[in-house]
Amino acid sequence: MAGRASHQEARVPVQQRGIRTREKIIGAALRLFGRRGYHGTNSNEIAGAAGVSTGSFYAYFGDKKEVFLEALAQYNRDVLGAIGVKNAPSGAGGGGEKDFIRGLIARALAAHEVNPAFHREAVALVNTDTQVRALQARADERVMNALEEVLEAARSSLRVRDIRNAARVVFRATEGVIHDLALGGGARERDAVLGELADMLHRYLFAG
Amino acid sequence: MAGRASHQEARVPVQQRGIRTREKIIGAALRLFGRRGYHGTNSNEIAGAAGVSTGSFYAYFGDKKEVFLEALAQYNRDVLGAIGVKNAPSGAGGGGEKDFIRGLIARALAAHEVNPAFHREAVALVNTDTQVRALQARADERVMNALEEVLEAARSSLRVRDIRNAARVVFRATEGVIHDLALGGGARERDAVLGELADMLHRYLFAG
Amino acid sequence: MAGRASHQEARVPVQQRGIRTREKIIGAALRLFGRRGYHGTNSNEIAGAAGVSTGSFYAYFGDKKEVFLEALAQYNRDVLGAIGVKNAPSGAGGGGEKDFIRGLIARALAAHEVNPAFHREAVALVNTDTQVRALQARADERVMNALEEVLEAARSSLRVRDIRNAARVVFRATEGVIHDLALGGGARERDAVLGELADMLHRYLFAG
Amino acid sequence: MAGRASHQEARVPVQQRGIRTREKIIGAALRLFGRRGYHGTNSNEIAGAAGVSTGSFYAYFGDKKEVFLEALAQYNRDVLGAIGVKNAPSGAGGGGEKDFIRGLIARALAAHEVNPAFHREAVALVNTDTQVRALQARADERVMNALEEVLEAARSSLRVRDIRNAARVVFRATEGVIHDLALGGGARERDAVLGELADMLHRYLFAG
DNA sequence: CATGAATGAGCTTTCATTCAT
DNA sequence: AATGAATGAAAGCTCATTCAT
Repeated sequence: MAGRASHQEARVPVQQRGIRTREKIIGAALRLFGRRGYHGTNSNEIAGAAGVSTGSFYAYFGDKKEVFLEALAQYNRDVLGAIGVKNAPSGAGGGGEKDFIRGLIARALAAHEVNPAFHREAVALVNTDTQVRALQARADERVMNALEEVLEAARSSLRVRDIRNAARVVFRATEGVIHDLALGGGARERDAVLGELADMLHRYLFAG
Repeated sequence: MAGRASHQEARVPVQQRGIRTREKIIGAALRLFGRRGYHGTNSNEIAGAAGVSTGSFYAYFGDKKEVFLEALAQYNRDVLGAIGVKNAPSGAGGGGEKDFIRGLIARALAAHEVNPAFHREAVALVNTDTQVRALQARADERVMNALEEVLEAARSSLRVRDIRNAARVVFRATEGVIHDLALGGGARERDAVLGELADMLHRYLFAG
Repeated sequence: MAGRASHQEARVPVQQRGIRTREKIIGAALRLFGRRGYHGTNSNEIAGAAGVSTGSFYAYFGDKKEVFLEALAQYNRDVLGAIGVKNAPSGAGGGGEKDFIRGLIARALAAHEVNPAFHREAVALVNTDTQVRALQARADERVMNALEEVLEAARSSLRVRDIRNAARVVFRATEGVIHDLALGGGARERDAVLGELADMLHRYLFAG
Repeated sequence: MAGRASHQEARVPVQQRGIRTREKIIGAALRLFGRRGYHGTNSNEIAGAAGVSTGSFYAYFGDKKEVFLEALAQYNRDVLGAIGVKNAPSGAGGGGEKDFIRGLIARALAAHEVNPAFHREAVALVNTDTQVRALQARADERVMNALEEVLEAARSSLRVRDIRNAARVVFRATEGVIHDLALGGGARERDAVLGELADMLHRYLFAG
């Protein structure tokens, strides 16, 4: 009867030990999915890397996808932390437009440095799996909301009117450009490209 | 991920029949990879859908990835065809700036309509597999070159100077925005978003 | 993606080789299920005993139950053969009542000697699994129909009127007694018990 | 079939609490084994359904089979209770032969109504497992002894001489017929079949 | 003591690939 | 040249049982 649909519910740890085990598994998953990719990693490896048994893995997670979703959630939390809502781009007071844009881009770059390998895997699965897509959509939403607020605060100095969709376009365009830079091996033109991106965003957002 | 690892030399068909068989396999792969994804499709299914035996499949292609790469190449050819180099955005003579941008975006949208399902799969593997990445990089390069030429032709009316990188940024930004629209389920704001994108590109490219 | 519901249809062999493989698997299953029981036998063992690979096993049978059902069908065919419809209990002409009963019981005993170990396993699963129950019901039906015909032929010398249900009662009662003898280890009283059974059936069936 | 193989000494509870815990476990086992079968039920489920921890489960029972054997013992006690030795078939005084047979059959039917699902499971394991077979043999022995006594008491009106084996044959034949009725789905002919069974037993037992 | 976390052998099943016919 | 049968390593997942807390 092994290998069939399970009667087993995911264990919800009540003891400290269990909580730590769960976290160890997620941590190992985060590392391995980045290193070897989702399809190149199997649950036994994750369990092994987490220092727990296969059984424990399946006690906490129904399958590989479930850990991936948890790992992705964790990753997105890490990214949000790295972006830091506190040090948001300052409102464009006193010629700070350039700084504003610079801050925007710096944040996007920072997000890509948290765990580039895992990020690529996440992008891949977003294109492939509905659950992953839904989860990521919610995380992206949070980032776009933050961006929207920042833009809203700077509204007076902006030329764009539809702040919500402006935030969306800025986010996706920036992501598109920067993700490509992150993928492209050598990218010697990196700084030039980022300069053009900054220029584009600046012209778009500010009345200049 | 089961099975052996060695390879046989893939047959290069010269007769009409062989060529058609190859095409049938690629066609089936294109369909199935889109429908079920690369990892959800197995070579027997492809062979079956193409109406050939497993043996023939491996006579024409060394392994599963090889078919994917061929299918991707085919897909990119289809996309190039759909974009149509002929009807490139006309040089921005006589208030044609708006049309120029509109043409740009229309082309990007058209590209996404060729085979959205396969496109998603391709994006996923680009993030995951080096060979796929390399192949796609070359295809993207061609598109960016075309875009560069177009921009070059319109140079006099443009404010951007670094045409090469401008092409890159325009391409990636557009791709980022439009791919998101294509993925996002409801997207009622689609037209508003496209409007913002057009605005952004316009402000960036043209001296206002 | 291993361990999930399959896309694969059961292979229907067209070549001689495939047909023989399928038969080898069923044969091995018949042996092993008898020797080690259904739950004590796993598909790899069956494949191994049949001299084929795991993959072949699953090419021909979706799972263990499927082979069991085939093996059971085969077993029932063997039993029918052993019982032999030809040498049915002769109509009770000329004091042949005793012979008639003797023949009945001999047949039941013969059925139990075909493959006692597998028979036990089959009885177990009949009580446990709906599909097995259904299959066995059909096989039992055939035996009861044969018995009914025999009784019908001897009708004039019988006292029972409801031949159909008489056949059923005779079949189940005989089965109940004989299966117990087959299970019970020593059973020194075997002949005495069979004598009582014969007496019971005789008194029941014949006007005496 | 996973897991280790050694054993701990099962605790023998003397306190009220421990005894009740044991009973709760047996009760849960009785329910679950009936509902999902022995192989479809796992010890954690039993523990859970009994409201105790896995640890406690194994404190009270050495392994899964041990609980089954206890549950089977309990079941047989319940059956004996349902049959009721007190209201045994009355001696066949004054045309009571029919009543005698009727009582016999009623008792067998009652036995089958105690817990049909568990009964099936028990029959299955009797055919499969030596320990279960031995335990059940003893329980059957008790029933047959009771039947023997009853027959002995009615000896004068009986035609059978070998009371011991007559009891056995009556028991097994009745069991065979009635278990089939219990298994067979629709069984509209139920009453007719029971009528034939009654007829058979009557003719066998009584000088007619 | 009771709890529930952990273990890991063992089974099922898939599928890329090879090979006999 | 084609067919389709065969292979078997590699996952996936379960569950009886033990052990830490």
